[in-house]
Amino acid sequence: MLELAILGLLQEAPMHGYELRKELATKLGTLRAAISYGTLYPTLKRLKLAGWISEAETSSDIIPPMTSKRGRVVYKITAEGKERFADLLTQTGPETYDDAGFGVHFTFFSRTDRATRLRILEGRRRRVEERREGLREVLARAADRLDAYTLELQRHGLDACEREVRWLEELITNERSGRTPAFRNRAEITPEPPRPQSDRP
Amino acid sequence: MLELAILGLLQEAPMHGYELRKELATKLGTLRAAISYGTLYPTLKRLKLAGWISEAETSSDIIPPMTSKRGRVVYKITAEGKERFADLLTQTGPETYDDAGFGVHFTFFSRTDRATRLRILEGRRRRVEERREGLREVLARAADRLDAYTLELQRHGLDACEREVRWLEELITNERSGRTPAFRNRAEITPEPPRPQSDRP
DNA sequence: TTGCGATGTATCGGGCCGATACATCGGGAC
DNA sequence: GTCCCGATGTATCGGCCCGATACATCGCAA
Repeated sequence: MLELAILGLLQEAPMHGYELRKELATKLGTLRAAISYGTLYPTLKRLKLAGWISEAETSSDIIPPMTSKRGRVVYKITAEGKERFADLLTQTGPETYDDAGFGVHFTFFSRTDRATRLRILEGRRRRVEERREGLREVLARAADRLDAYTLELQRHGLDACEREVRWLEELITNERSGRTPAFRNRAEITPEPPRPQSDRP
Repeated sequence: MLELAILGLLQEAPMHGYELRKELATKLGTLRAAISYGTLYPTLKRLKLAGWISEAETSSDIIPPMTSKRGRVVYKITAEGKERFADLLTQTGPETYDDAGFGVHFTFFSRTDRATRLRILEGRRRRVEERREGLREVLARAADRLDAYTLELQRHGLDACEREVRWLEELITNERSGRTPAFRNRAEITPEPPRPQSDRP
């Protein structure tokens, strides 16, 4: 999943590790506080080895913000990397539907086609519904075996599931009717015009 | 965290791996679907090596449900294990406040004292509030940099944070006033009488 | 009788995390 | 002036946990 995230961010602009981590934190802020360096740097190495990314010239090229040339390593995505990104974004496996996988895919929804978006949204809905049913089962069947705290936790979990399913339903409906997800009218958000789809470059 | 969970369950009754996994799934259903065997069995081995648990006699001893004596390995908690459990339950570190850690601690709240419960609830609240503030920051500052889907994801995440904080506030209030958490009147749940506290046997 | 699903234990490779180490830079304290 | 701290930056290591896989038995149904 981190692979998909890195490829996605590098498609927007070349970056070095530290930057990547900060971008990851704001764009995928819903998922985790920040990615660990102990994951990030080995992954970058792996992606470079696989040929999906490569080091950009460290001269005074793309990134202005920092003044001097310390040991920064700026990465950019390769042509094969773009292909890989498109594949990862479109392919769906079981991991696509758990929290992390779904979050990353959702973040890059504007770079995919409507069919893929619907498939992923519906898969996620199925996943959350299963979890919800499991919790209902427990609350119905095993309620007398469990203490008050455990029950309260299960109820809170059930609540969250129901809420997410409703959210997903809304998104699915909107997706089917061809609308962009800026459907809640909130004052603080100026709705963006729908982006042109780039279907696998 | 799995260590705490296993110790907690074995304190209720001796069990073998397969059972442990099922119990884990129902009691901690909020956290994950089920624990993986690839984690469970090595952990059992580790706990046994550490002396927190030991193998129970495989004769026809404690567990009646299954009829015959296949290669089942039944574990029970040791005296040192009980001590270890109480320590783990009371000690709080940063991991105590992320999803998994908080969930496991919460599940065993009825086996701890009110002061510890309050400390953990407040720590978790602080954690979720931080996350919430982070999301608000992003939505306020970087909204124009992000596309509609990413924004929607962040809003959904923010929503979940706000909801959890409210839930925690409620729990904290109840805890302070000495009530048990069965405070929501829901028809399907018969409120249990508060359990007697066993403070570190 | 054949085979399938539940029960049951166990290992292996890999992803991700937290802790740690090391190094440079800018700015505020003194 | 200089000294130290916090932000920037790259990198490794041990450890937890997961999914895939292997292997074996039992009860039941086609």
